[in-house]
Amino acid sequence: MTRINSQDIATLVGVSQATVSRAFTPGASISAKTKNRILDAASRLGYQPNVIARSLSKSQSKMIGVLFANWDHPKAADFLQGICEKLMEFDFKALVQSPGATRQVDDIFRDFLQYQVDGVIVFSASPSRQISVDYARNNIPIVLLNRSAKTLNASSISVDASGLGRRMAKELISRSYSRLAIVSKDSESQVVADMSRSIEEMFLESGQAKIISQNSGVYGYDAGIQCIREMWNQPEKPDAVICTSDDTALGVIAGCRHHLDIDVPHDLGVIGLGDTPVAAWKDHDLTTVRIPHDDLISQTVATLVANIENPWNEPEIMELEANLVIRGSIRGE
Amino acid sequence: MTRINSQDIATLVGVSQATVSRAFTPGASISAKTKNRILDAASRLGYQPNVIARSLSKSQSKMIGVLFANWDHPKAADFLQGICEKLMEFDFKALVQSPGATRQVDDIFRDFLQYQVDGVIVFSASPSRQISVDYARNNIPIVLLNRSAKTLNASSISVDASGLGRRMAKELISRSYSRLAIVSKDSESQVVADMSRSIEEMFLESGQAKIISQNSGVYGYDAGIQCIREMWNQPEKPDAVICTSDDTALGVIAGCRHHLDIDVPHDLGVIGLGDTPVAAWKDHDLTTVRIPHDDLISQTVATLVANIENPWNEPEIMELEANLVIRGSIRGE
DNA sequence: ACAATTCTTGCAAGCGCATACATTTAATGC
DNA sequence: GCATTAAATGTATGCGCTTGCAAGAATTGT
Repeated sequence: MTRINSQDIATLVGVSQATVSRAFTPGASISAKTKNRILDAASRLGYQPNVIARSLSKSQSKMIGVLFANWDHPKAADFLQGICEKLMEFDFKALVQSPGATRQVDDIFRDFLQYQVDGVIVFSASPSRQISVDYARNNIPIVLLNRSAKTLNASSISVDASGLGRRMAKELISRSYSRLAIVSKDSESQVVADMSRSIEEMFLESGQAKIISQNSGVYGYDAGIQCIREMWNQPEKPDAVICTSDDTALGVIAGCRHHLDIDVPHDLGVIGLGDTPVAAWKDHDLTTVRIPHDDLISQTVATLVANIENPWNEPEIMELEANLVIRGSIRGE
Repeated sequence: MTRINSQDIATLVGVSQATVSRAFTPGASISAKTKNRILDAASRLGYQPNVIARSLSKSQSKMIGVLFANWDHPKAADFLQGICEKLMEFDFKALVQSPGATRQVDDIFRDFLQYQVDGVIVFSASPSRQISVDYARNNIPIVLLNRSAKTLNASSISVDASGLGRRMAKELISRSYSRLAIVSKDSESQVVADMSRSIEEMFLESGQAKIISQNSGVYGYDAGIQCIREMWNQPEKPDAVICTSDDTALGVIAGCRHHLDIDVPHDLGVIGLGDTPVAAWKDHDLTTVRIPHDDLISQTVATLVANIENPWNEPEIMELEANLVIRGSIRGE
């Protein structure tokens, strides 16, 4: 039982196969009358053009490889949904892959190449230099989302980590916090690294505040509890903590309240990252960072599409501002 | 600058194009020696077979359409990641689409057909009957995940909602709760409907317990607070609440504690759904339902692959057991 | 009414690969 | 060493569509 194709429609309507093809090609040279006859017959027989064949002859697949490397991200689903829907607006489809035990990042990039994707979006990962040049050679644009890779031949859309760091430092200093701990995951993105660095710079300038520890571990509520306990056993305790995930920050707060009798925000200011819904709950009231997801996504897709349409575009490096949401987990100015 | 193809390799190595093709076809008839020469040349020139062309001639694309309709699901990312990775194991790629303003569920199904997908996985949605028969006619299997559609010509993998309902009812009755409220979203999946129905049946049998209200609204923490307040204004108050999302349940608990001075679990038992990490936090300690995600995903992909390999398989309807996680938000027996 | 122009349509050659079939080469048996 | 069989390769066609080119039909101007 073979699938119905354009030739079938052609013979049925009594035109050539090429004409059928034209009926489905917007802007092709075809009279309204025959076009309608063809479209009628097609819908009657349930015919739809074979996109694979079209891709082959046009050598463009209308597919975008989406390499999604961080499913643990609190907003992972939002990012992916946004990407899919935004791509849809431009009539692209998302071919989603994620690196795992069997397939590394570069393997997936090669897969995408085999599938003749028109472009690739990478969430929280980067291709090797080799891959990057392979893609450049084939004129297939790559956009890194949530990561800035200035050294690669690729566009990147991320948050302005340095600016964010400066703003955090400013708020902390103006609230007379002076001994900061930063709690972040080990294999953390360079976003966090940049942020930490610029906080440190500001602190150095102010002369009074300093970063006393840079604890690394894992994400999560329990990790937060664990973390604050350990810190409270050290001789030099922080009076402010920045956690690179809201969950961890909430864990820290819980640890303070339920286990250690530390007053948040008076004895310890806590800042999270991500502005998850839980953070806003009144019994948590966590100061945190709101990431401009929608803008990140829009820019990512827009950049990609622009680079597809104009292959001679320079890669675009874009950093969007993240918002600091001040709530009750740090004291007033 | 045209892409390099099998013919290029063929002339370079001095063999026919067909032989190059064979070098990349596992199990094809080709000598180890020439195969190596070809593979060498290929990797030297960075050649990789064009999967699009292969799809066309084999009329199978190795792509699975994934129609993802519920990004708000607390475990959305996990589901999608699981699907992608599991598909990868079978050498399939996921073409992910989600219904939105411009594209309805059926439109996406038609898209998938154009892309010659080998099968479709649907998360929290169902195709129309028409689509279902179109697919059946083309021998393209559909598997519904998180939804059971017994009337359609499709497989479905979901949780055993009735069984879950019975277990809940049993636990509630044995703990002498007798006036249950069920808080669920309006457009709720039939999973919830099934669950409610079987609870009701058990309650009727017991003769003493009953469902006093079936409040519908929206998901979320705030909704939960709002909800419990409203219920406490009614003449007949529940002594147990089942929320079809953990967040809502946590809102209810917060409402009880901070606003209404209701003792949980003594005055009111609360049960959530989903077993999100927050639910396990000691200060929440929410009794909830753990969904067997991994099994759902494995079964979904396994079923799909089986149906692809053997097109004459009957659709499979499978219901997996969900686990009730008893914690402190309901009283002891 | 006829030439000049514009629209439609058909024809045919790809796009890059797989594969049935034919042909050549290598391996095997005695 | 020769016949028989198996393995390796080449040839040629098709998968379903797009598109340049040329031929035919319709439109326009004069």
